[in-house]
This record gives sequence, structure tokens and C-alpha cells, in this order.
Amino acid sequence: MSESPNEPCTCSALRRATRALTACYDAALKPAGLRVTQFAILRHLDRLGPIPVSRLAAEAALERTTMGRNLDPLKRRGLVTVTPGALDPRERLVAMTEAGRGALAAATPYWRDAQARINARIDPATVSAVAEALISAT
Amino acid sequence: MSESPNEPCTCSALRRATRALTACYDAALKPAGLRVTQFAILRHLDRLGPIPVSRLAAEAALERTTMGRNLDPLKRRGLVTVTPGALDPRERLVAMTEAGRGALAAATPYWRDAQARINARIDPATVSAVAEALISAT
DNA sequence: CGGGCATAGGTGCATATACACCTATGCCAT
DNA sequence: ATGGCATAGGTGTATATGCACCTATGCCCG
Repeated sequence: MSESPNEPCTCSALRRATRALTACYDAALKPAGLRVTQFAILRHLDRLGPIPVSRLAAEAALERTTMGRNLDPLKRRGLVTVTPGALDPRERLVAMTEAGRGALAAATPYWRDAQARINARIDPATVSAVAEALISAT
Repeated sequence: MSESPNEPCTCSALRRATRALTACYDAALKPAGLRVTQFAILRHLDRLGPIPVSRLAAEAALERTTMGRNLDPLKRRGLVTVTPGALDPRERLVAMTEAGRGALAAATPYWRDAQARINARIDPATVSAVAEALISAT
């Protein structure tokens, strides 16, 4: 079985599924003007409050510099601010603005729709289990 | 349950898992100088033979222009050639070179290692099932 | 206090991804 | 033949992602 010359690549299969799922969420969030990556960052900020870039990256399991760049569109649109930390000026504290909170609130119903549609098709616990296994396997 | 204010985002969870899995495969393939995306393209070409860009994109379930750009690093390193079609000069036929076949052969054992390591941790059928469900759900 | 290491972050580069728009060419109907 | 539509592909722009390398600053130790 795993001797098949055309054995499917587990990684490529998952990448493809993720492309499809991301397109689905992005389409759902489009009326709110957010992508799912941006929505996720706003959700983290809403939960955590002002937080340095590195810690925000760690929360999202993103590379530090990736988070830095992913904040750019949100900064440009005034949904978050990034200011030097008062205690340690090396730190850059990321904080949601009022506009950011508004965008998050406006987007949340669309996100819930997408969640409901997807979770009706696949058990989210299964996805969670797969994700957990993959993350701990690496 | 789905009323939790901090309900996890199925999409973000899957994106995170895919980032981790991709990093794992990319690290495994590093000695062969390929990324998993590039390895996947070479595998498609090996299976299909010379093929127009659009059809190759369809096989990989990638957007046409994405495939066009993903071919750039492979072209630059001489692993594939892209030539105008003889019958229809609008078409660009993508073909593996000898160097491409060599790179694919050299990379395959590393890919098998990664597959074996991952498939020992999670049932690939489960991943397939999740992927199928997500792709058909969109 | 001064040197050295640790920590926070940014920049340059490369790849991956997709949409909107453009060009070139084939093909068909009149 | 030609005008118009369909098809194949490329380009511009934007976001997402991560590595290598750089700067700036804190902090500790002698």
C-alpha cells in the first residue's frame, strides 16, 4: 500500500484542503473586509489585550517576522496600533483600536456562518485531533 | 458548545497544522534542495508528462497564475522547461528535464521518510477523509 | 562602569497564493 | 475574409510565510 508508486502526499493533500478552506472563510468574511488570517489576529488581540509582537506571534504559532508583516494591512487600515513599550522601548505593543473592535464585531457573524457550514460537514473535533497530532509530531 | 465566546476557528487551526506539516516536509526535503510544493509539481509532471500550464494547475488544484509562478524556481534551476506548444502556440508545455528527473529521484527517499514519520502518527486515511470533506464542502 | 551576552524587533530575499486585468491566438459563423 | 467570442497565458498588486542577517537596547558580571 505505501509501496504504491503514486502514494498520495499527506502534506500536499493537507495544503490543498487548507487552500480550499481558507478560500471558503475568506469569501465568507469578504463583506466585513477581512481575511481569515486578519480575523484571527484580531481575535487574539481581543482575548489578550495589548501585547508585544513576539508574544502575539507565539500565541498564533506564527514566525515572529511573519506576524510583524501580517500586522501591516491592519495598521494601514487603522484596526490596530503598534507603539513602543513604556517599560522596555524595544518592545512594540500591538493593540486593537475602536475601529478594530468594530471590524471584529462586524465580521464575527460571517465567521460564525462559515464555522457552522463547515462544522456541519466535518466534525471539528476530528480536525482538532488531526491538527494536534500534526503539531506535536513536528 | 458552539456558544463559547472563544470557540476555536476551524480554519485557523487547520492553517496552523498545515504550516507545521509543511515545515516538517520542507526540512526533510532540504538535503535534496526542494520544497514540498516543488516536489509535488515534479511528481505531477512525472506522472503526466509534458502538459500545458493550465492543465497542470488543474491537476494540482492550484490557481492558474499561481502554478505559473511556482514554476519559476524550477525553471531557473533547469528542472523543468516551458516551451510553446507546436499545435497551439498559445499553450506553454511544461516538461521535466533530466535534471528534474534526477532531483525527483534524489528527493523521493527523503519524502518517504517524512511520509513514514507522519503516517505513523496520524492515520493518512483520516487526513484524506478530512481533506475530501473540506474540498467537497467548498 | 564597561564589555559581552541576551532579547525585541526590522529588513532583504525567496517562495506561495490568488484576483483583476491585459495580450495573443484559435476558431467559428456569416 | 473578418468580426467576435473563447481560450491560453502573463503581469501588477496584495497578502502570507519563513530564513538569514542587522540594529537597538536591556541586563548582568567582573
